[in-house]
Amino acid sequence: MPLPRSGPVRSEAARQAILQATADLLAERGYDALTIEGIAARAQVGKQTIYRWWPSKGAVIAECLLEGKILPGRLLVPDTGDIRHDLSQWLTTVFALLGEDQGETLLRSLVAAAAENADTGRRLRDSLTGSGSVAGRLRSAIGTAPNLTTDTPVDELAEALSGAVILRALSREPLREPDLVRLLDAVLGR
Amino acid sequence: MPLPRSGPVRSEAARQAILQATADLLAERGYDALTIEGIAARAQVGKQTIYRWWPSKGAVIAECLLEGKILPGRLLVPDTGDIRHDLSQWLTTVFALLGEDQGETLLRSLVAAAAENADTGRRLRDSLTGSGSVAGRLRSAIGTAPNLTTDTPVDELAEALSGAVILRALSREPLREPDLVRLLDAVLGR
Amino acid sequence: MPLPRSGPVRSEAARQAILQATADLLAERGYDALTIEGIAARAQVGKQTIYRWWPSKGAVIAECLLEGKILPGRLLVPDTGDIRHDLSQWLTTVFALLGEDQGETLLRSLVAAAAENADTGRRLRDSLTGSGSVAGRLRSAIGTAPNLTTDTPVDELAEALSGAVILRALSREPLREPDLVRLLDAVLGR
Amino acid sequence: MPLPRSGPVRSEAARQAILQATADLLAERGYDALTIEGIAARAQVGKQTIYRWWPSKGAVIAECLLEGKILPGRLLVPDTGDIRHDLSQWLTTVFALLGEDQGETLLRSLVAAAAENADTGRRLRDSLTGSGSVAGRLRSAIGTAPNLTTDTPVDELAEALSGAVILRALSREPLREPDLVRLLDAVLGR
DNA sequence: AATTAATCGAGACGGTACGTCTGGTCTTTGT
DNA sequence: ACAAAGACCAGACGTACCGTCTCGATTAATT
Repeated sequence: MPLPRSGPVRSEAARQAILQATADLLAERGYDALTIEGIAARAQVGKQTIYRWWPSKGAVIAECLLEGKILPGRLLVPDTGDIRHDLSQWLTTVFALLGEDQGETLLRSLVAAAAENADTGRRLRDSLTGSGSVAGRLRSAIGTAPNLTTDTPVDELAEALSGAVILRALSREPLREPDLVRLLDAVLGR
Repeated sequence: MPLPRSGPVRSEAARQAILQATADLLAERGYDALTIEGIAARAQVGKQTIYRWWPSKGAVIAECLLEGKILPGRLLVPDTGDIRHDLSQWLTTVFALLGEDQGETLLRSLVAAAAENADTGRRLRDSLTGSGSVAGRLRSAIGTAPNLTTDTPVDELAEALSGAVILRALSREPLREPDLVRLLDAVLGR
Repeated sequence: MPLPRSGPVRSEAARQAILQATADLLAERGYDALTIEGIAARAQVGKQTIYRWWPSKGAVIAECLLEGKILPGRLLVPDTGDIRHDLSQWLTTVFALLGEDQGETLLRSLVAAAAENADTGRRLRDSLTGSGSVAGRLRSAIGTAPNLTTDTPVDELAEALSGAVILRALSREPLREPDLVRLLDAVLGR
Repeated sequence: MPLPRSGPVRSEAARQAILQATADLLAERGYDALTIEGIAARAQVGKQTIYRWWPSKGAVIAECLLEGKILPGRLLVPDTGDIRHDLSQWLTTVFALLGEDQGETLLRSLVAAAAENADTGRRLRDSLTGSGSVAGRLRSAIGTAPNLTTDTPVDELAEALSGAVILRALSREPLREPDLVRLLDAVLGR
């Protein structure tokens, strides 16, 4: 039984303002330029209100990720029935996002955040390979492609695909059309 | 004992001391606790001596990587002729290293450094997938496994494998024996 | 005619707890370490209960002074008939109080409070020179000493004596026996 | 033999800027509105440069006092040969200063600073009663007034006079002409 | 009795300043 | 010329309090 408490409750408005400010600044300036003071100023919020509810800026980012404030719905893998086409589409989308001014920064910022904060790491992985994303799409495609049978390790497949994307982002090498095809060949077979 | 100095040429002793101190501190405390001041203090070196030769701490890490001060030789993929066994061995080694006290921190630190510094990113990719490592071993194995033919995209394969490792490290999920097998299944086929 | 009012009246228990907590903390930690939050916590009282009734911490201190919660009765000047002896006694008592662990802090805290709060300043002056204290004793001694005639400016005399005490306290110089005699000589003549 | 040291020496320009900014802000806004951040901003100086050389804002004020940045020369007691007239003049000047917009604040600010910082307390006392001021003037007047003989305790006399001034300032009561005469009567005799 | 309104303890809120730490630059002294 | 040492300006860190506001419970006087 929770202790009966009086007094004001947590302000949802402040919470939203903080998450939004964090997402915006992360996209605009990148992870290492992201400061608690900056978030507080942008969100019109006292610093203590951030420290009261989150232990670190990594934790704030993790919650942004959870709330979908950072990686939007366009990361969902489409489902046209043709798994190769769908993944190709997804990869194109992801790298188009990376190609944008802010997108370039964004994924690397997330990786940096994930490297420093365990929770962010787990959530980033979920966002990329989770049921609503690559792994889910692969699972639904079992049987539609010769290499995708019931005993195909789809989770690991998704992991490998997403990991390749991250490695590309870290090495700053663009993923061009032919590379994309080869990557799918490598992971799905030909 | 102070470093011996030898007039107006660049001091190799200072350079080595800086690289070693950086590598040590990175392994001991992690990327975000790594400071230029800390490096200078540990290396018994003036801060300016670091700023004179490197533009950022990311660049110092990149050079550490290049000099092999960080990722040691044990990351080389063994070559017994059995590519599946060799890669399994390599993955085991990498994750054993991650399991260690300092290793846990190390890869993530490298990823964090890579996320913030382009040069480090490229070098990290080279270290993992470069000719001396996974990609090279895969290339040399062409023909020895049914899925590895001359037109297999080995670079992308290596990328996917290494990427999966990074994603595991970021999500703090251990890579156990069965996962490992499934990952190889996913990438090499069965 | 008073405005018709409903609801509970001011809690005397809360008021007393606040004044007592203030006096205690002032003696224990000194003026600059005295905070409204500290008082509220010590008195088991909500902050608003303080802000509802007092405009500032200076005002709380002033009321403590008025209620005798801070400067106790031992500051009363004794009356043995011998004015010189009585004042000497009083000065000794005051400086003995300063010598104590908490007393050292106390007078300076009062001075600090007086410097920031007009009301406290006036009350401090009244406590030291007011009718129940030095000025009163001097007035009652008119005629018993050659320098104390009906046209002696006793208020100013009391002010000078008390002021000297404050200045000594501010300069952290102890008032030893010979100094004490000289001070009385200076003020009362010889 | 002092340790041989390399590196830059303390910047006198920064020191002067800090002292001047402190004195200005103290006169303009008063003691409790005086902040280290405010001083640093006004002096165009990093906060650390203040903390490197002074332990507290009280210590900065004490050094301002020592350098004459706060209490200017007009506090010197004039010397016309007539001690009563000179002291009357001095008291008038001091209270005129208190009557000014900034002066009102200044003495109380000094008292507040003195209450919190031992060094400031000692220096304030020296400024008021020291050899260059009231005590010195009294000493030089020995023999020119009936009450001022060689065995008059001039230091205590000066202390009583200055203390009375401080007490007046704390109680916010103006020192008018008749009070002034009575005060001198009380201290110098009639 | 039911209603009304002010009080109470508690504590979240937007802020300011604290004292510390680090970044990157610049200056001094020594080799 | 280069290296060490370290002072400089700048600004973020995480903490402590400020004074205001909000909450639910309690408590009198007014209906």
